[in-house]
Amino acid sequence: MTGVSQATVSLVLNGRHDADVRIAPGTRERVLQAIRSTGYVADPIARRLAARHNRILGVFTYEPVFPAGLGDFYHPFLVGIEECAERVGCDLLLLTSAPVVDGRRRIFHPDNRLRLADGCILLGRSLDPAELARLVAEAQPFVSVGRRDDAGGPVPYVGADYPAATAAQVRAAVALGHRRLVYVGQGAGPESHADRLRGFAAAAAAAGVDGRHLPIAGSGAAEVLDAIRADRRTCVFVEEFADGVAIAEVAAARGLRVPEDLSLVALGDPTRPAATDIDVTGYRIPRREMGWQAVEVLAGMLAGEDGPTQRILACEPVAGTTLAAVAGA
Amino acid sequence: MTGVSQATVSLVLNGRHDADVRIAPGTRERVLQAIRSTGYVADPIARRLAARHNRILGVFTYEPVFPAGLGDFYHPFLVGIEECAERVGCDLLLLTSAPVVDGRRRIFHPDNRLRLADGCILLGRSLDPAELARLVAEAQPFVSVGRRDDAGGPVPYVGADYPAATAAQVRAAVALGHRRLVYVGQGAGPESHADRLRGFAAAAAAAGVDGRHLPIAGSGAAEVLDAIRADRRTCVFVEEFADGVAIAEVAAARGLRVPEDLSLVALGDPTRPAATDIDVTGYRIPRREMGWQAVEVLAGMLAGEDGPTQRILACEPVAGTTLAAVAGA
DNA sequence: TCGCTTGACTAATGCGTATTAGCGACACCG
DNA sequence: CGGTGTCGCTAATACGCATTAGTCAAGCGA
Repeated sequence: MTGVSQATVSLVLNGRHDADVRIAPGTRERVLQAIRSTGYVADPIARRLAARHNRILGVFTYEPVFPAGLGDFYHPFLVGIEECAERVGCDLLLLTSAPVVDGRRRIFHPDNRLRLADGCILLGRSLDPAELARLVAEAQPFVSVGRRDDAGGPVPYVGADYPAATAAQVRAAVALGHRRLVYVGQGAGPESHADRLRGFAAAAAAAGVDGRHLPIAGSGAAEVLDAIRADRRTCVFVEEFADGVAIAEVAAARGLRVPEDLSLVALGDPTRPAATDIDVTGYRIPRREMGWQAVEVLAGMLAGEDGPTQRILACEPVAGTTLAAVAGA
Repeated sequence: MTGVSQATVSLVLNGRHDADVRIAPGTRERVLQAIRSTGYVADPIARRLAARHNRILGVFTYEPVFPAGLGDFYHPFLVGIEECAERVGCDLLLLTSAPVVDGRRRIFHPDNRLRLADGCILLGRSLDPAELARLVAEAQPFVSVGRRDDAGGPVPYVGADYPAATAAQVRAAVALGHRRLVYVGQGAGPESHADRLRGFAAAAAAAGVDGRHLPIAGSGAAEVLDAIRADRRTCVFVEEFADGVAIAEVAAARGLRVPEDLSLVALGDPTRPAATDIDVTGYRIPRREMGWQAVEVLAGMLAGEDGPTQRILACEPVAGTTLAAVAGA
C-alpha cells in the first residue's frame, strides 16, 4: 500500500526510535495511516516466534481453576494473579487442557503446552515433586503460589508464613492459660501442613507447654473430640477450617460450650466449604496478595532481573470468638 | 539423534498414518524413543504459525474476569467455560492485557491480542456494538455469552431466555390475582434488560393486565417505592436483584409486609452483591450451562461444523417467598 | 537389462514477524 | 574531487514447525 518494505512496517509498528533505526517522519506517518485505515494488527503468534516471548503467563493448577465443590479457596489467588497480570500487561493462559492421570492433572505429558507461555504460575495445595524437579532442571521460568521444599534446587515461590502465624496463635492461647494444646490435622504432606505443625510444635516448646499432634486420617469429628477430651486438651488447633467446624458442631451436640469448655483455633481459611455462623479464631491467608506477588516475581524473572525469588507473606490474625481463657483459670 | 530429518520427526510426532505418509515401524519407534528420553515437546507457537490453530480459546470480558466487587456473578460462567474447555482439550487465554479506555476494556486496540487464540468467548453485560460489528465483519470466530442484537450480521451467542422466564413470572402473578404490575429497571441498554422488559410487557398484554415500566435511573429505593405505592401497584418485577432487596428493606422499614402487602419478583440472579435473608421469588440464569455451551458452539465453529450458532437456554424458576396472592383478593 | 511400482524418507517451502547488516544517495570537509 | 559520514531504507535471515513434492533404493515383472 505504501510502497515500503515489510521491515519498515515492522519498525514503525513497534515505534522504534533507536539511534540505529531511522524512519523519515513522512514515511512513518504514511505507514501509520495505512495501519489505521486497514485496522492491521500484527499476528501475535508470529511475533512470539520471532521475538521469543509473548507476554503470556500460564496458570497451572492440579485441580480445576474454577472449582465447583472446592468452595472458593482458589478464587482470591486468581483475583490477585489477574490484577497483577493486568498491571504488567500480560495475558493469562489457563492450562485447562492438561490431561488428568490418576485423578490429577499432569504438567508434563506428550502434548505439554506450558511453553506456550513465557512463564508460569503454579497453584495447588501440593505439587508433584517430580514435576517440580523437572521444571527446575529445565530452567522453566515459574513461580509457585505457596512455599515448596527444594526440588533439585530452590523453587521460586510466594508463600504464607504459616509457622509464624501459627506460633502467634499458640502464644495467644498460652497467654490465656492454656497448657494442654492439640494440633488436629495431617501435619505432613503439603508444605503448608508441615509448616503449620512446625510452628505449633516450636511455639509450644518455647512456651514450655504440652502440644500434642493428633493426626486425623480417616477419623470423624466425634472420635477426634473423644480423643481430645480423654486427653484433657483445652485448646484445639485445626489445620483445616472445616474440621474445626465439624468438631464444634459435635461439641455443641454434646452440650459442650465453645470457647468456655473448649477453645478452637483454625489455622487458615476454609479449603473445603464450611457453612457456619461461628466466628472462628485464627488467621487469614493473604491469598490475593500471594497471587499478586507471584506474578510480580515471575515478571521480574522474565525481565531478567535477579532478585530473591522466594517470598513469605504474613498472615492476618482473626480475633474471632472461639478462643477464651482456659476453664480452670 | 536418530539421523532422520525434521520432517520425519514432525510426522512421527503427529502420529500421521495417512496413506501417503509412510514411516517404517522401526524408524517410528526410534524417534518416539528419542522423544521420550529427551522430553521433547513441539513449540506450540511455531506449531500454530504453521498449522493456523493452537487449541487456545480466548476469554474476553469488559470487566476483570475475577471480580472483587462484582460479587461472583461471572464465576458460574467461568466454571462452565473451563469445564467445557477441558473437555474439548483447549486452554483458556484470559485477555487481561487489554487496555482500559474510558473505564472499560477494549477488544480492538493497537496491540490487539485476540488473534492469539483460535476463537474467543465474549463475556459481559453489554458488549460494544461497534466492536461486535467489527468482529463479525472480520469473521473472527467468537461466541457471546448472552444474546446480542445483530451487529452487521448475526452474532453467535448462547443466551438465556429472559422473555419466557419473565413472562412465566408475570403469568404466575396474574394467576395470584395481581392486576397492576410494575417493571422496575432500565428495560433498555443491554439486550438482557430489553429482553426482560419485552417478556414482561408481552405477558402483561396477553393477560390483559396493567403492566407499567418504571425506569429508575438515579432514583433511590425510597422514591421507587413511593411511586409504586402511589400508583397502587401490587407486584414489583425488578430487573436487578439488588434493587429488589433495597426496595424490600425500605418497605419493611415502613411497616409494609412482603409479600402480604407487596409482592416482589427478581428477574435473575444478583449481579451486584446483595446480602439478604429473603428468599426472593424469580428465576435463576443458567450461567454455568451458558458458559459450557458457548464453548461448545465455539468449538463447533472452529471445527468447521456449520450448525446453528445461536442458542437460548431456559431459566429455572425459583419459588421463593416473596410472591403471594394480591391483598384485596 | 530395463522400466515400473512401491516403500521410506528428505529437501524445500511457507507461516508472519523481528532483527541486522548493508546499500545507495546525499552532504560535508579538507 | 576523493573521502567520510549520515539518512533512510531494504534484503536477507531466523524463529520451529507442518506440509508436499520429489528423490532414492529396492523389488518385480517382462
